[in-house]
Amino acid sequence: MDTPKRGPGAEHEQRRQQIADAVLAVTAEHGLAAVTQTSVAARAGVSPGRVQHYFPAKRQMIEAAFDRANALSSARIASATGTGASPRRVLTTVLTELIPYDTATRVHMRVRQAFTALALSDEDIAERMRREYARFHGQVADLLPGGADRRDRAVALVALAEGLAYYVLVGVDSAAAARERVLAAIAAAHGEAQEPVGSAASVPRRDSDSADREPGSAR
Amino acid sequence: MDTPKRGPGAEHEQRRQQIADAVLAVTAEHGLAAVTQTSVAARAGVSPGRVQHYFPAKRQMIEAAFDRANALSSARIASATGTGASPRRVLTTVLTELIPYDTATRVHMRVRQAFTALALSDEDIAERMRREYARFHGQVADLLPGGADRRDRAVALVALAEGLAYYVLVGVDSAAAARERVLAAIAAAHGEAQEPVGSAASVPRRDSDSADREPGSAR
DNA sequence: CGCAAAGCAATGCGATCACATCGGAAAGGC
DNA sequence: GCCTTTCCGATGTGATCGCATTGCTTTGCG
Repeated sequence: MDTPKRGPGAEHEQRRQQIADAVLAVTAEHGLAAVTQTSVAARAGVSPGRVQHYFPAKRQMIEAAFDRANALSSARIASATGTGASPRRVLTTVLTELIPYDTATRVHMRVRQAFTALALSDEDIAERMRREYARFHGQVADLLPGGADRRDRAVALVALAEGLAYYVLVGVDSAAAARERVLAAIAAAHGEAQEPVGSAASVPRRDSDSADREPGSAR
Repeated sequence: MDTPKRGPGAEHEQRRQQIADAVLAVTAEHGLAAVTQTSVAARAGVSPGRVQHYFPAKRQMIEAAFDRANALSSARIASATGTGASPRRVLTTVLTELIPYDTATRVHMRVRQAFTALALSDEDIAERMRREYARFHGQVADLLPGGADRRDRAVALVALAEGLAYYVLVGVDSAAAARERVLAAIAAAHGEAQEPVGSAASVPRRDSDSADREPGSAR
């Protein structure tokens, strides 16, 4: 596009991205309230002046970080989709990645939560988030079998995974338990009847049920 | 207890509560970041000096508001439980109240979302929130039939409702659709098989499906 | 080679915030 | 009827933030 210039402006986009990543790091660690020119600069290892140079207004910095987070998220999904694995397996990977079980996923969901909070008082961010979710829900729906209600089942699945993800972040629920709940819901969304009594805590489906697994090939 | 003094200190608790309510109102409208001594004072219709008098530190103000929100939430649940309605009916009321469909529920969930975000960078709030959820999930579990996995189903149900609630707040999903999804999940948690194809978008139950209904007797 | 544009550090400025301080008013307890 | 305690409005203060401004350096282009 117009990125591959040389000379001044050559590394422009790369520098912006580095700063945006610092914004995400600060957000994940201390919340959006802790995002300032100085904190971001310190985190990125650059001078505050540089931060201001690339983002004359704080708002642009926040929006760039938001877009960056979405791009990272999309990349993760794309990498899971591109493996040629079965839709069911891809779906499992994508949804269990929403549950924070390691540093990367925890950072991801912390950022997501922070921006959701921001969206409640910032219509601009809310609008971007709506578009992002429209795409995401569509992608998940494409991974589901069955008829016209695929999107409905997709929305419910993702909402459940995210609700559980926030529980895990706060410590209300464990990552392992949340993961099992998501797996159970995936099974249910595939029309598999869950036995009404006495098993939901850990579905009998095997494959190393502990929580420190690396799902799929994503990452 | 020690509240019913007369003279100075008589209306102490009442004044604190009034200010805490103003904090909740500001939080719901503009987010926690907009909560300052002056904004809260303006909202409560009192002088900034009075706010500072009752809450010498901002932290105390936030905590009081958090506790107040929990108390209001508990009161709502208690009023739904106390009607003598069937557990299934109470459950439906409690869970659909999590979906923002009017001003009161929207304020409630906005506040809840804001404090969840705060909990991610404030271990104190997180600890209080864990206790709150332990209680809440237990109450919901008591409304469910069946065996040992009641709590698991309760956690999943509430997580789904909250995930959907955040969708509604941002505008990702409509209140009506979210409500239907919750109702479907309640049915599933009761062991009722959901038809696999072609109905989930709006379950055949309807009674004025617009968003301005007052469910149950809660309020 | 010179020159315009981009990069970027440094400093300044006005606004805002949390909190401290002060002072006077109101209201029982003694 | 003083006196201590509570109440609370007013004003001050130091810190921080977003952003403007300035000026020096770098870099490729004509």
